[in-house]
Amino acid sequence: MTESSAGPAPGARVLRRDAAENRERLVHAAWEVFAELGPDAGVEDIARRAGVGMGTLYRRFPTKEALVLALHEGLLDEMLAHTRETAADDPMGRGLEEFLWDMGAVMSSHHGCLSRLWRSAPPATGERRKELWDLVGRLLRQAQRAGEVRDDLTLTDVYLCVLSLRGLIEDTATQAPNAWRRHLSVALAGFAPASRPLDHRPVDDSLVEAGVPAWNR
Amino acid sequence: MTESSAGPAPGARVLRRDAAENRERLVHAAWEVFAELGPDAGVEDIARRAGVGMGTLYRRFPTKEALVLALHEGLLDEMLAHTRETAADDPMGRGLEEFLWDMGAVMSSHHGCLSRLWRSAPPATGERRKELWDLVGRLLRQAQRAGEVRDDLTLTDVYLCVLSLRGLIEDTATQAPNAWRRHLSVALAGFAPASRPLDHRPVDDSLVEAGVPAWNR
Amino acid sequence: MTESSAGPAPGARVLRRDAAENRERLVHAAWEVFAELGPDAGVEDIARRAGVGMGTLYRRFPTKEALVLALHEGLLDEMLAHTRETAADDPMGRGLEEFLWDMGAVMSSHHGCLSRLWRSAPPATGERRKELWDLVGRLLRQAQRAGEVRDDLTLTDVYLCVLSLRGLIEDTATQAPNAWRRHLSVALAGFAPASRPLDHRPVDDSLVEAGVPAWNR
Amino acid sequence: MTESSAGPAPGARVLRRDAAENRERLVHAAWEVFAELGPDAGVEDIARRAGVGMGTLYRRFPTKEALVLALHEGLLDEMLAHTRETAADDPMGRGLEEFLWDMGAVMSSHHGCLSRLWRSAPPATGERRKELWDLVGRLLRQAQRAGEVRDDLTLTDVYLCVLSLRGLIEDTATQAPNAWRRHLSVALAGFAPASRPLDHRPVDDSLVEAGVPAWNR
DNA sequence: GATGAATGAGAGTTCATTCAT
DNA sequence: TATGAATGAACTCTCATTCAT
Repeated sequence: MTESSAGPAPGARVLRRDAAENRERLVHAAWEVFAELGPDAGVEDIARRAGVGMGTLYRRFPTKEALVLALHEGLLDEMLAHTRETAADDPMGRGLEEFLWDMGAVMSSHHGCLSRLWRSAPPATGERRKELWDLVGRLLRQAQRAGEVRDDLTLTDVYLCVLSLRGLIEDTATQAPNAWRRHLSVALAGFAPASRPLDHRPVDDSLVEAGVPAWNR
Repeated sequence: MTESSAGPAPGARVLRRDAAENRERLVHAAWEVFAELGPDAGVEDIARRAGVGMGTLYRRFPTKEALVLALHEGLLDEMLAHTRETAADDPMGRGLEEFLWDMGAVMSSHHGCLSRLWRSAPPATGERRKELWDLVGRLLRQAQRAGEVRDDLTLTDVYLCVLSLRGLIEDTATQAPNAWRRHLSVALAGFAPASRPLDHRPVDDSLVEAGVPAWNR
Repeated sequence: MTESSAGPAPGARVLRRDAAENRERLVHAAWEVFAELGPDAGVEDIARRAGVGMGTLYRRFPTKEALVLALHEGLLDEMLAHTRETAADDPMGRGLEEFLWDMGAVMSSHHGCLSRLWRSAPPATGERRKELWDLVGRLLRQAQRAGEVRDDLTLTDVYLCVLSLRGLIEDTATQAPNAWRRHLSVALAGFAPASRPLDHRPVDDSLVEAGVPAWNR
Repeated sequence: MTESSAGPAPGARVLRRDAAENRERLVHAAWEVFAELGPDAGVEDIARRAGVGMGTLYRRFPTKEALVLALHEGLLDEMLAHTRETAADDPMGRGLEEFLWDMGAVMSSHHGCLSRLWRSAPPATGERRKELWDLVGRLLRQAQRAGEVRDDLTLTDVYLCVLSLRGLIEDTATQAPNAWRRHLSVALAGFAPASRPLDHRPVDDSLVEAGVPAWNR
């Protein structure tokens, strides 16, 4: 309203500052609420946690799905940022491994609704998604060139490894937040051209008996 | 009536033949419906698929949760049967690997609602669950004695491997039903005292772009 | 089937002895179950208590309502038996009072579902109902002639007294099984000729014939 | 409405005007629907009658039971208001009689679901319930001092009288709306000092505090 | 004739979404 | 614009009644 000069890129609507704040609050609240209440948490809880009314939530996100998508995009952004940085400077071919540790860390810091997020590629994320895996493809080739990983390893093998970490993190995050690191160690050993020692200490055996939390669908 | 020798398990009420049939139908329908519609599928769909009324479903299972629990137990039974057989004859220490391939196959044949099932151990399954992992512990020690897997491998590592397969299967079963085999190959390579070639052919790269189905929470 | 000779009154179907036993068991069980579980008790509980299957219940009573009606009739029979006896020998005009104590006792021994029973006169009970209140009318006139109760007392006043006992018994039977006796004492004191004039004009006698509305459980 | 001095009771959340209106409508509709359809009337009928959706009903009352409780409290409020007024000015000891006529009138104007309401004291009403019967106790003593009622009359006798009116009103309200007045006249005649001695010993006063059993609809 | 499993309409309740304030 | 009350379809579960065994 007040400012009409110095407009932003046309097409991308500008949000007034308070509106942008609300958006941010909602996204933050959504992560928290999903993490606490599980993937079936209701929108009302999210709005309350964000300290806004339902109307505000639905003004910012036309649909619950859209809010979840926003979380998805935030996650993808974070992953992409890490990966770009890694790919920008990978002289020794160690970048692939770094990438995997980063992905685990990012997902681990957002556990609780990963399952709700990682759905079939939403339109809006297509390009960044492609960029992400292109970068990973480069990292893979560099790693193979450097002899860090076996030659018959494919990009999909790396993807499957990330997917397997996702499920593992969802199942174990509350009880053993570092369990995924152990499994990644095993997988990296499997990636290596020759066997090597594991990088992480064993996880306590009591986990076997505990199972996963009830809402972990 | 005539033969009292091989009666049903004591304590387990005997069902009339038609009732038993309906129970079986319901369990079967539940697997199907959960697989198709996801873990939030409604009881009405399950009853319709089974060709019975709502009341029949609720006569057989006092709660939706009880039905899900029955699926859980069925899965556990299947896993346990395989594992017992494997553990009964494992002279060469290859049983651990066989176990993992079996677990993958069993979960794969019930994909679609694994996430809903694999909850923190329900009371009734406690003993069998314990037996299962005790057997796996034996398989692990035998494998280590035979030099098939590295010495620093723990039971939890095996458990994490199964969990990681679970998530992977849920995410990929409809699009690439064998993707989990590739990942298990990697993990087994990581288990080996020394690197070795992978056992399964690569999965098509198009999977990377496809993502996972919408209801896969 | 087997016996066709020595038939009973035509029109009234004869029940084989075991069938009659089942009928009796069901009625008895119904009283008990209603008393324990309240007027919304289910038919399944009644059948189980009676030790028969659902089919037997529905063979004996085409409807839950019919079973309730049978209880109703039993109650009416009991009341009528008492009243006939009282009316048959009432030289001193004390029969009216005796009648009221009897009604209280009968209802008290069947508390728990009185409300469900005492509905607007079901067809089958019309005649006996009429007989009952005709007898009470005689008792009332004899009591007035003997100077036991005030002259302005009407049959409906007596009916209202019974109705008020019914509600009271339902409300207090479990906690203070004799509370109704105290209230009846008060009402009888009010019936006495010596007591103060009544503040309200008599209610039309047609109420006695009408019964109470159907949903008045 | 313009004055802000007499705000709402602290602790009781303030409702937006439209919300408050809907709440009122729902309570009103509930009285009507219960009166017409009986105590087993469904929530849908109530919502429809109130002209609101199901969600609105459940936003205002978390449970059907809560709605019924609100009716209960409204009734208690009304009774208490009458009784306070009566007790505030009772020089001649006629207040007890006035109280009983008032109770009858209040219950009569809400007939149809009294049975569902008058359950064993819900927690929230405990204090007001106590206040009500404390006031009645005072009225009783004043009436006795003034020689208006017999000396052996107890508070529970008054309570039983109210209970008996409750049942009577439920049974006769639609057919003979004033029938309860006639019965009350009789009871009041029985309360009078001049009337004949009561035949039954007093009932323990604890009954007054206990209320009626829950399923006693 | 007796049994109890099967039925399905309808109950109370929830929740993503809309809209009056 | 922000609010939170209103909406109503859909959910899980119940129970009087029917019917195959």
